[in-house]
Amino acid sequence: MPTPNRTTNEEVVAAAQEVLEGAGPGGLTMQAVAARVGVRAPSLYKRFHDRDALLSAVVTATIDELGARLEEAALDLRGLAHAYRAFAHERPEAFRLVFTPYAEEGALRRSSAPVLRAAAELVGEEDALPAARLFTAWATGFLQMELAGAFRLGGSVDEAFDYGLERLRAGLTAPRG
Amino acid sequence: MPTPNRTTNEEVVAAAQEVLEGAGPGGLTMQAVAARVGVRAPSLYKRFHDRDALLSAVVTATIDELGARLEEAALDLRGLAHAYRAFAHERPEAFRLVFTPYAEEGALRRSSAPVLRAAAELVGEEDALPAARLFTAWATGFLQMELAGAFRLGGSVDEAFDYGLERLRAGLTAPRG
DNA sequence: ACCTGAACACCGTTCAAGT
DNA sequence: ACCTGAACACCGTTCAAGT
Repeated sequence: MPTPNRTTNEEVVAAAQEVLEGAGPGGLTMQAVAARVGVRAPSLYKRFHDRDALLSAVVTATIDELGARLEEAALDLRGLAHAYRAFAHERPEAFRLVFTPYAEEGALRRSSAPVLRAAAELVGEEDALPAARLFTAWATGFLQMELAGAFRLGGSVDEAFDYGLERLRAGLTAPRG
Repeated sequence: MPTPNRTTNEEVVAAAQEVLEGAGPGGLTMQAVAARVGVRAPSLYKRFHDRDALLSAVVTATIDELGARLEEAALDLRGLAHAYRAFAHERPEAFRLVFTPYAEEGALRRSSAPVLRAAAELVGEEDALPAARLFTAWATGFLQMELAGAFRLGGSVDEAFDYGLERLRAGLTAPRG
């Protein structure tokens, strides 16, 4: 007897994102996610092979949402940097997982498009890829450190972010040595 | 009847580091660590309050070892960058945990000394702190991305690293705008 | 004093049985 | 077809009992 689905993959991923943000990666259990969508844990295995696969889907969704934010906000590297930081502050737990082996290549490529575009605008097409990687690496590392509390040593974190952004822009536009 | 200790905190941390590198964070179980030092899991609770405390000790030891490497290798930012990257390649699992909430403030401060020194050399004392943060954020983010496989999109990773390092140095020494 | 077996709670995962 | 209770393996953690 066919019975209608009681939930969807999208709903499960959304529930998992909420659990993750509320309880951290350790609190992201199959039971907690299942309870939030109104089923029992074993039902989730019909949709995702195991917890790792669900986590991977969560990270992919997060990267796509980050990419959409960057597309909206973004014209130049300054706008991208602040949109990036705002996203990390809103969704710290999810952001922490973006650059882990859970991330899928396709999602990373999609979300890198606006950064590549802004980088090409600033340094030209030939250097757009390494320039985008410089920018993304800096922003990622800065936020990782900020979220980890690595900036307790003193000084203004906001100022360090703006300083980094301006020096980085200066380096990208400086004449080649 | 007093009995001699069958292991030491240092030995436990060293064992945990080996387990971590060999089996990843998921494989770092109290049983695996205990077996490696020749005791049973419950004995570890005499030395570390819980698994999180052991993980924190592992991260602290890792940061101190990284700091020692940087002290050896390091004169300028170029030397530091390559020492940093070599360490991340040798100990990827441990490196991934350096900028997480497991890291203790003291360890982070100790290991940042050589970077601060090199940054001061390049940009002067006043800007040494934000300059060091720019450098560390870039290197951290780059390696995080490299270890996560985020550079599968094409292009040479080595070249992107050198490009980033040179543009970053150029930005730090460029005249203020 | 330190160590351990036994026990408990909790989680991931499987699967036969329900509808 | 989808869902679930029951079961199993595994892990973190506690603690009374051993030496």
